[in-house]
Amino acid sequence: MAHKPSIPKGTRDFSPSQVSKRNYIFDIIKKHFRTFGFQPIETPSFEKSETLLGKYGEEGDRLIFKILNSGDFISKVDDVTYSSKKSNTIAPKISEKALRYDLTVPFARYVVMNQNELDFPFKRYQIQPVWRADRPQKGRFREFYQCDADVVGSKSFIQEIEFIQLYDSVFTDLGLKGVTIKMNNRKILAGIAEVIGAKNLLIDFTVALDKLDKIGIEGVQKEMLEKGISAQSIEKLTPLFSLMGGSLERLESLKQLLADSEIGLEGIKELTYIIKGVEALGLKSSKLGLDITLARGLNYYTGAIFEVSAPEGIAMGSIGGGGRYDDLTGIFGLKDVSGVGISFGLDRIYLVLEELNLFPENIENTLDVLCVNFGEDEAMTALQLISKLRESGVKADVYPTATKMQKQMKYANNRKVPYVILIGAQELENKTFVVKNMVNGEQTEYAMNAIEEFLKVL
RNA sequence: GUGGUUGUAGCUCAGCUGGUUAGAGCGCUGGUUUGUGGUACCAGAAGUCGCCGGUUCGAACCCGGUCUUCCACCCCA
Repeated sequence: MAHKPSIPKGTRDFSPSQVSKRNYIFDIIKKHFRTFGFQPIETPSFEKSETLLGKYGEEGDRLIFKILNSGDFISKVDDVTYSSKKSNTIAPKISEKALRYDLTVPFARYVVMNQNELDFPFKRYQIQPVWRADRPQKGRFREFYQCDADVVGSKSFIQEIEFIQLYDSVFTDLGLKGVTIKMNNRKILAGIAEVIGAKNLLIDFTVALDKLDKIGIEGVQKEMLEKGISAQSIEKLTPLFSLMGGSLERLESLKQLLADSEIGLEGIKELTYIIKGVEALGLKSSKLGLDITLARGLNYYTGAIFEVSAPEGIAMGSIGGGGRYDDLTGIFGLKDVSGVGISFGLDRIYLVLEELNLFPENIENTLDVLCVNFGEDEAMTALQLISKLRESGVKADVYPTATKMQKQMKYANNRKVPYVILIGAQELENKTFVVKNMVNGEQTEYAMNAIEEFLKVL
């Protein structure tokens, strides 16, 4: 072997302990998806390029992994295109498929393709990896899992309320207390843009506003100026930064600022309804907050938008997000289907749970019982015992070779096995087995025909 | 995509302005202990110093390239 093997940038191998911890999170998320009435679907890892390209903005397109065509694909490119040396022109000729970038767009495609079979409102959840050709950072990978739940075919804001409860249920169950669910509404952002006269610069406007807590008011104003929003417009924005009070109070104040914007007022009405609903039902451990500056990148959101941030003091980007999109299926030819959904960022939740030491202790316990091997006859007897334990659902194993006891005990210790069974010559003769509790070192002898006694201890 | 950062034993890291046989802790192997792990003591193995090239009498150390890591942009889970 000339070089040590390695894996591509931004990808990871997962050890047994890491997989156990990841599954712990997956299982909890799935459990709550199901109890909220969502059904699972899966879609292919790769889609036709046309399905994905142009759905995430220019920046998104750049981050989509494109798959080279099979066969002698270069020879099929005409000379003019080939010699142009322009990636954007050549790429479509040599690549017709791309790795899925998120789960929402493939879901929209799925809904359109199966519109006649689905019962609307259709609630689905989907837990699969996605790929982005991004530059990796902490909590940012090129291959990572998304855990999505969406509802399509219902304009009711009860859905939004339920998604906030779903977030709360999952994070409470994970023991992650004090997460903040930030909420805003694209209609409010559109309203503000309209009122200040920057309607046609909505995207630049929201992107700049989104950075408020990072670069401050002056930074936001500077960026808006650079993007071509007039100083006059920016001036009109000032009252926005000094809104006071609770969510509902701030919405009330906002009403006056957006009095001339129909769409803005609509957004306020929606958020007021949702916040009142959530307040009436109550949250178990999360906090719901209104954040007028929350924008979120993806262009397809049209109504409420959510973003979940880790509890205070944890340096981690958002651990979940979502929102309502009124016309996602429209791009695939199915009009007037409103959808709303949320996503959990598994990898980041993992990092947060790890940092706060919130994984249950027994999660890495992959073996309950190890039987020491003393030799051929003893091992055969041990195997009979182990088989019975396995039938009762106990994770049990026999050490495969009769090496030194010290080595076998050490192996049990490293694997964090709570019980070691000893069957040596003496036990063989007495038809018994000795169980050693690896935590307190105590040993108990059981009769071979009284396995139930031992099962009670487990 | 832009700018920066990191890479030395299985792991975490030392290694002075380039100087001869590259170190520590943990882990691993063996022993003290031939039916007992987690503690202690003793001994031992293990590294083409990320990779390729250059400068130099001489490179882990300087220079260039490349891959990787992390960070700030961009964007986002």
